[in-house]
Amino acid sequence: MSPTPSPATPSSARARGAGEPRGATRRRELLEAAVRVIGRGGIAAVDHRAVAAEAGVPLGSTTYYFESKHDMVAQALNYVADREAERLRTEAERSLRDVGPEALPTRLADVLIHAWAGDRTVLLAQYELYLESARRADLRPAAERWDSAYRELLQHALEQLGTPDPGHRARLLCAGLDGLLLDHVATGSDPGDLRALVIELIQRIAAP
Amino acid sequence: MSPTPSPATPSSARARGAGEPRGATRRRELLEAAVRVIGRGGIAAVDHRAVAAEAGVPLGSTTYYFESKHDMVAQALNYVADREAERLRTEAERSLRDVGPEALPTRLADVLIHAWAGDRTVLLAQYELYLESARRADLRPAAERWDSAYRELLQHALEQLGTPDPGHRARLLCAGLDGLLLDHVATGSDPGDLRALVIELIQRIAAP
DNA sequence: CGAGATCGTGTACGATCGTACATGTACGGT
DNA sequence: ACCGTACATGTACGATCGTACACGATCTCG
Repeated sequence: MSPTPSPATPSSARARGAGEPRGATRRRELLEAAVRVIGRGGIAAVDHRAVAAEAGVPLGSTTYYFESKHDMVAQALNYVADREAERLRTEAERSLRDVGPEALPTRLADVLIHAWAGDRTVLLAQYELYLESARRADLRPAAERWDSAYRELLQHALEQLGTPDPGHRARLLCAGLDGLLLDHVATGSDPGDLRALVIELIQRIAAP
Repeated sequence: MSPTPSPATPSSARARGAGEPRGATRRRELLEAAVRVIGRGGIAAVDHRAVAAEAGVPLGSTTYYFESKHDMVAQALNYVADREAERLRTEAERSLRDVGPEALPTRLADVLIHAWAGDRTVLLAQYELYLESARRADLRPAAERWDSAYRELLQHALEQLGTPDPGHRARLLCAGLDGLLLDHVATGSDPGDLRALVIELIQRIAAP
């Protein structure tokens, strides 16, 4: 684009973890850009040029880091699934420890609401993952990892509440929360309403 | 393609409703083809040629009936939303009339399961609509019509069950069912399990 | 410091896509 | 029977897309 070649960004200028390969940061930036593109316009909006522009890197980088467009989308959805699952786990660990049964439903609701807060596009991207995993077998494991992070969190909470058959109840609750969140994301409903509905759902599913 | 011009299919050979415009059948065929394409490969898979091939009509037809690709997708999603809402309404009318409160939960579950049976791709297309309506304002009304068909059905059933605040409960139940269905569609879980979960959810949400 | 591996980028090309449009066909009203 | 209008389709073109690839830059290790 510019007449001067200019070595762009030397990777040494960017922070890098200990054992990480050299290109890890750039790869992450591309994956996060891809997630934003998916969230904003769906998988249909993904192409090499759009992701490159979103990440602020040249077009060639996308073909360097990803074997194909298919691979790029798959890696992006794997990435966001693992990131959110991890975030959910640590958040739950931090907030749900040593909470009595009477305060747990509202506390659990706050953990969830907090996990869902922030960028709405990430949520939309996650549902794209879910839908796409119904069609593409190579996306199924990522969807499953994300799902089981939720299930484990909910099952653990239900056990703390003394709910019978917590594994089964967790499945029911997880589906209910998914539906609530999907409705919220699609319609942009009031977050306060969402919180109240989440609390009510938890209490109804947890009831013996 | 073929050397002989051949007038293809004379529209007089196809069935046509009373007051319908001449091209209504062809338009419907294209919309149904578009829904199948969306269900099979997502909105990303939609292009004029794919839809035309799926419908078994020449490429030119797609530009005749739709102003643009955007318009084609929008009409397809509007079409499927209205078709399913209508189907749900008549099905409920037929099956839920004069059912006692003790048999209603299972009967309601069967109505839902029956509405969801058949082509899995239609379900996937509906969730694509939901997600896409979060991004495109012109799709919101269709999503809302589809949603309110469910809400009204559920509210009516909850009223029959004597549940307090049926409007609010219907919203909760609708979200829960959505989540259950989404999980089922994505993972391809056992339909028998789904039925049991639906019944249990209905009973828990309907409980006073 | 030198060599080989890895990272990074600009450009180009064939395939595909959205859409316009010229042309032909069938129908409905008079 | 005739004509205007809606229906129907084959083809073509410019734009966009996925991807290949040559080449330069930078890092790592001895």
